Amino acid sequence: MINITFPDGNVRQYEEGITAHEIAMSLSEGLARNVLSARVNGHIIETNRPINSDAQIKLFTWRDDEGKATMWHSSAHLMAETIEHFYPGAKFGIGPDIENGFYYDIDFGDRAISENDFKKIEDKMLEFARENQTFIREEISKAEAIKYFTEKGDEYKLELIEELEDGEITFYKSGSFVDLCRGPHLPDTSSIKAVKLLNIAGAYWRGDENRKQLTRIYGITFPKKKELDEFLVRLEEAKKRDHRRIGKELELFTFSQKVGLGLPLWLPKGAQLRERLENFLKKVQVEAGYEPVISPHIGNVNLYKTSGHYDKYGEDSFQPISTPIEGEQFFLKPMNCPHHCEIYKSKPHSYKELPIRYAEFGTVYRYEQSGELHGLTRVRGFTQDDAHIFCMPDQVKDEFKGVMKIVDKIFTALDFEDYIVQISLRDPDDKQKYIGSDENWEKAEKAILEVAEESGMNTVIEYGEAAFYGPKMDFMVKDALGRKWQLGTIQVDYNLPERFELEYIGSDNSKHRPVMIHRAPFGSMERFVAVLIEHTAGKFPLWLTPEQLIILPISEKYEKYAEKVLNFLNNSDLRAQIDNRSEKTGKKIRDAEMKRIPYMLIVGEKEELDNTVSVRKQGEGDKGVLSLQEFVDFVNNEIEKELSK
RNA sequence: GCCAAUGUAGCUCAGUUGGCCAGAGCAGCUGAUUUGUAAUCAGCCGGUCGGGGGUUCGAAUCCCUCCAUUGGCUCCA
Repeated sequence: MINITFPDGNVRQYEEGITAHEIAMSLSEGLARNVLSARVNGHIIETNRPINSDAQIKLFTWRDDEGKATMWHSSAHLMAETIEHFYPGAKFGIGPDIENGFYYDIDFGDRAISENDFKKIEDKMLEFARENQTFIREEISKAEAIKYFTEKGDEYKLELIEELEDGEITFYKSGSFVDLCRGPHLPDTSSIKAVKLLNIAGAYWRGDENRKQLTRIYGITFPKKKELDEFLVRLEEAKKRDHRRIGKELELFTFSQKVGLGLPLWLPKGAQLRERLENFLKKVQVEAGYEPVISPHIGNVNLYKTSGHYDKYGEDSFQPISTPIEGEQFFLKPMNCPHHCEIYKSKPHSYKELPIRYAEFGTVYRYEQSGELHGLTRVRGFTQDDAHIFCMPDQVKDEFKGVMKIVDKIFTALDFEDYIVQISLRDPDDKQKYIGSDENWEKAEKAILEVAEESGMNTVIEYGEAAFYGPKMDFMVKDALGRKWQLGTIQVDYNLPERFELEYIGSDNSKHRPVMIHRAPFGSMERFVAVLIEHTAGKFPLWLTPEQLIILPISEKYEKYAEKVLNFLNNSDLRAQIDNRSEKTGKKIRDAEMKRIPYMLIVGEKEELDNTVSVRKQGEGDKGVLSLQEFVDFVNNEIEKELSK
């Protein structure tokens, strides 16, 4: 007998060799039907693998992320089996489960596949699924594995096998499909009841753009048809929050091919919104001891040679601007830091002045690859809410913490609760990608890790994601479709001060090198506004929204009173307009609702008589009648609450 | 940059296997209507069907090419 410990601490005894499925069965038949995989002593395994010793167990169903992962991983195999059925000779790369479903990278040879082929693949997948194909696990020697895929002619699997140790290789067979795979898998395909292939894309083998591009097919499966339908509805809903769509609807920004790719044009309402965000941050920064500076949009090529950016990005940038003077070249500035370094250098500094914090909403231009452009989130001209802090080495931690506080303040004020703090460090295997000494890198990385540790924040460490001049801490937020975007960023930099030979005079009366911290809490105004739109679906907080209020007179007769209300509101620093079109009230309300104007004030005979307004809140409906002063107090109170979060 | 799909009025979309002057709704304009909590009615304006080339008696529809957009990949100072 063996002892099986459940997550609640309960221990039960079973015969040696019992499976997770049988354990589930001993608890309840329903559970047994739904259990997809299990974690046994830290390893996730199939529900039909025998357990031979005492174990901690947790059973996973569709409700658990682990259960979904098992389902989707098995679904990737099912899709591969189906594709092999329709396209014999197709070669397979990797086919993992992902956050929402799974994909498989496939080399179709000369054959082309398109979304038109999805239907027949989906239908066949369901057909195979209904056959209740079992997943059979087989431990196999490296030699045999190589033999199998050599005969099959799949060089991708062979490459993967090459990197594996003999003795740790397993195959999984389901239906006619055999795959190199670590598992785990579903016991069989019976729980796959709904299938949807989502899209098709090119993906470089092993993520290397110098290698062959395979065809990646994304899909998702569900244990119930109803869940697939709900998923598709959610997807549609998410698309409605797309910032490109709402940006157009609410007239916030636009693009023009004549102006150029990836160069956003801010429309009046968008500009207003952005300016309000900028002012919000400016105020916070003044309180935190930042000083505004302003630098030009271009810089001499020597500036970027000194900073090291020229060597790194010169060829992939907007090309230099020449002048009538032979050999003189300027670059559109791709970042503000070199300029700020020169500002720092404009005079000698004493340790008593540090830290110095230069802030600038600096517009920068980067020649992003055409395929990378994406609405406002990835553009070629954008404005960073940039600042550079020059401080003594022992001030780094405190300054870093100060910046984290600002990021937190902004994210809190705008209800970005769900963000990931990513610490991006150097790729330890490829140090040549980076400039600066090992010693400085180690210092900088250590500083960030310590601050993160002390802050108690949940952080994710990514190796190889650092900037080429230093490690960073990024604040990542997801858009409506779950894509992650980097917003805020804080970067410790020991390299630029070196390159620009920045100095301060210490208390010992000798010269020392300051440390530089780059930081941008929003990241860029463009990207931040984009993500904000997707989070709020265009329903911005009252303090921020371009049009706070709209006055809707019932008919022409009340236009005079509407004017009076407007004056009253304007005098109270509220942004209001009157809709005096000769439309019915229902129509005016509908239009205001769609423009996401937070409050509608309906005025007619009653209101005029009593000096009141009838208040309707966007998305909520009629809120009753208030006097003008009551309403203004109410709204101002709401704004104050928003800003003091 | 790469793979795939898409591109018809300001916006959202119809346009059957190539065949009469390319359609609708919304928006806009004009007029009527004077309206009480999510769409009043009528008329009008608006398109070299992404650009260019080709096949054909005839192309929005078929082919080539360029451009742009979308979804991914790679990249992201």
